Amino acid sequence: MPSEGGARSATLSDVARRAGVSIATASKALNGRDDVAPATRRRVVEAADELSFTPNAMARGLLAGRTGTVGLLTSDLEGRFMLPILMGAEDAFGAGQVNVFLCDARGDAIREQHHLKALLSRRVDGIIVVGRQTDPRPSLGQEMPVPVVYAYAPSDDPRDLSLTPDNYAGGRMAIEHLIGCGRTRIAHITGDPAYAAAQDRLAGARAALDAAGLELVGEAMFSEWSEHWGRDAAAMLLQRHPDVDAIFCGSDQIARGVLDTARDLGRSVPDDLAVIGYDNWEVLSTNSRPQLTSIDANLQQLGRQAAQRVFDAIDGVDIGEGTHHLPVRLVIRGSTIPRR
Amino acid sequence: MPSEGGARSATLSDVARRAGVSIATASKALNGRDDVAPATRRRVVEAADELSFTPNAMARGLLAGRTGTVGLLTSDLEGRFMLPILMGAEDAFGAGQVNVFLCDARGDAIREQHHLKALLSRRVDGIIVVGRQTDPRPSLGQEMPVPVVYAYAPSDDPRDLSLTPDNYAGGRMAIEHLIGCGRTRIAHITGDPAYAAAQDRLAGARAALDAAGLELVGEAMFSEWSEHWGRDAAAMLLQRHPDVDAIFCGSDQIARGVLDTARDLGRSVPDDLAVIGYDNWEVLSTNSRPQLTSIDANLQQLGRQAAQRVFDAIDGVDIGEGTHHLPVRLVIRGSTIPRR
DNA sequence: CTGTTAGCGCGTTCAG
DNA sequence: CTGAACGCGCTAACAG
Repeated sequence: MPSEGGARSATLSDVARRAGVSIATASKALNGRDDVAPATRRRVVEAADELSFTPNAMARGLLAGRTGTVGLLTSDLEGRFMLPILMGAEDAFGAGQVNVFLCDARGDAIREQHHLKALLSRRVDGIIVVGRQTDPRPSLGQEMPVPVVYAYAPSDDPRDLSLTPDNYAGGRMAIEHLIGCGRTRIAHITGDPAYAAAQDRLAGARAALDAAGLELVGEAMFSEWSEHWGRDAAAMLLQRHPDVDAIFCGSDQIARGVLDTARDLGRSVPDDLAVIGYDNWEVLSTNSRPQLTSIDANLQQLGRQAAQRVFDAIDGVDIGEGTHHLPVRLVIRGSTIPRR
Repeated sequence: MPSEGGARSATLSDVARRAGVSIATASKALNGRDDVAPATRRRVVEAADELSFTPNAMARGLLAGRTGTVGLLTSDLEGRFMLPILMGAEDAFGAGQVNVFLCDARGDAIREQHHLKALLSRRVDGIIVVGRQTDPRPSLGQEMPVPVVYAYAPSDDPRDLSLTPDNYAGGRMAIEHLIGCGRTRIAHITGDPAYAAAQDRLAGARAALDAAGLELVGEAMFSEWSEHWGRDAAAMLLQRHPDVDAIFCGSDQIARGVLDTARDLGRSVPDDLAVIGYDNWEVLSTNSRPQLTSIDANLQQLGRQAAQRVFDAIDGVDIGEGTHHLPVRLVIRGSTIPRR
């Protein structure tokens, strides 16, 4: 019978009895209140140790009105963007005294409602809602008994607080980098046009091109966020516009495909053709030849900030509202800058 | 002040007062006990609805002695293997009435101890410990007040129950498939030799080769689990042993590198050279040219099973002990079988 | 300094 | 059928 060795956890009254004091005294002794004799405290602490006493957080929470837990409501754990956010949040909370309830709704609204109910019944002190895309998602409503922060996917209600990466700035940043590298004939291969991410990045890219008096070479190419599409699109592009000198890709996966085709067609990267990806998914971006310059959305930081906001809200601080677009950053590697 | 609209959650006594009954009656009405008049029940349910009453799970748990929560203690969320396991477990639990506390120890023993304490103080009904490698990890000990199941990384104490993928069988399966494809000159490129996974897979491979009266071409090549190493190793291998007709790779990343080099050197896959990966990481395995045959460890299922074991243990069922090696499966794609 | 008392929100006896 | 009373484990007021 594995993992059943220990008896049921000791209670405070067990400790008190063993130390020969009252329950209240034991409580004070263990919680570091200063109105208890040193000798008594030692006895109590010893007894607690011997029984490996662990205070019951539920009983404590019942009194305090706070549970020291928050809910992390994700719509789809599978998504690559979920994990860093989740890590950031878990990290920020774990450092304090709060624990995280993880709920995966699997993209199903019913299940989400179910999980939400469960979280509320567990009296979480706050909730972070993490969506899988940057498209706005339905708000949980304004009648929540606890603070809610939306991460990655913003809420569609501006009265909610949402934290989402700044894809527009990312698109701009990518183009500005390419221009800074002396490129002027820039094309764009990206994913599903139904994604706000695709549109926002493109808009940012257009803005940067405009500002430099340039235009995209050909139309922006939309399809899916895959390496295969990157390969096919690049082949089409390079045939129709052999004179492009840079390609801004909507994802690292697409960029990997583009690199592949460039190699097949004998185009040298970055000298002859610069390629920039998006997401900075290191498994892909650091293992390509050459390594991939990319835009990093700082997702872990986003998760951390979401956690911090929830913290603040719990402490009664006004955390504001609206959708905040968090800064992204450029990670430069060999696909845009020749290594010396 | 977003997400603060609702007042504090209603309590059962609020509901009772509004319905004009006693707390006890309200409780019975809401919990479907049959000793309450239909009319009364309706009044109570209505009142509960209007106040959007949600029972306090803590108070309930205090009485029941069970919390309906389990702890998921991971050593490193970043790991690719964590996520499917976590999903499987969350899935299995989410279907029932239990919620999951997620704790990431970041590979730090101190932090793990800290989180463990937190979980126990929250009186989780059970714990799943998920490690990032298949090498045995230190046991949490036999004195746990709740059942513990180890997933992926087995415990080093045979009295614990551990669920881990069968890497030996995976290695065997890979080789048997290659032999089944008519290959006889098989080489092995894998990752860090310090990983049990690398050793176990190799052992399984050797067993399968033995059984067929074959030997590995050259020595097994160890280094890191990266695409770069796959490329470099393949180049060395193909130069030294141009006659190899198949390569068993210790990971899909390595296999991607191998495919890359094969293409550079004009070796056609799978006709001239069959390549098989490991992990079935779909982003990599389905986006290569040709797509990658691989071994899938069924991690999501592993997570689900771990959850099921914890469930059983909570219900008092004896879940056994020892390290169980769960079956893996072969996923055949174009890198070993020519598409017709 | 220590012990007694009173709840936190709920489910469960057991009398009415 | 309904309600009053008790207790889950703990902390915060008070008394002693």
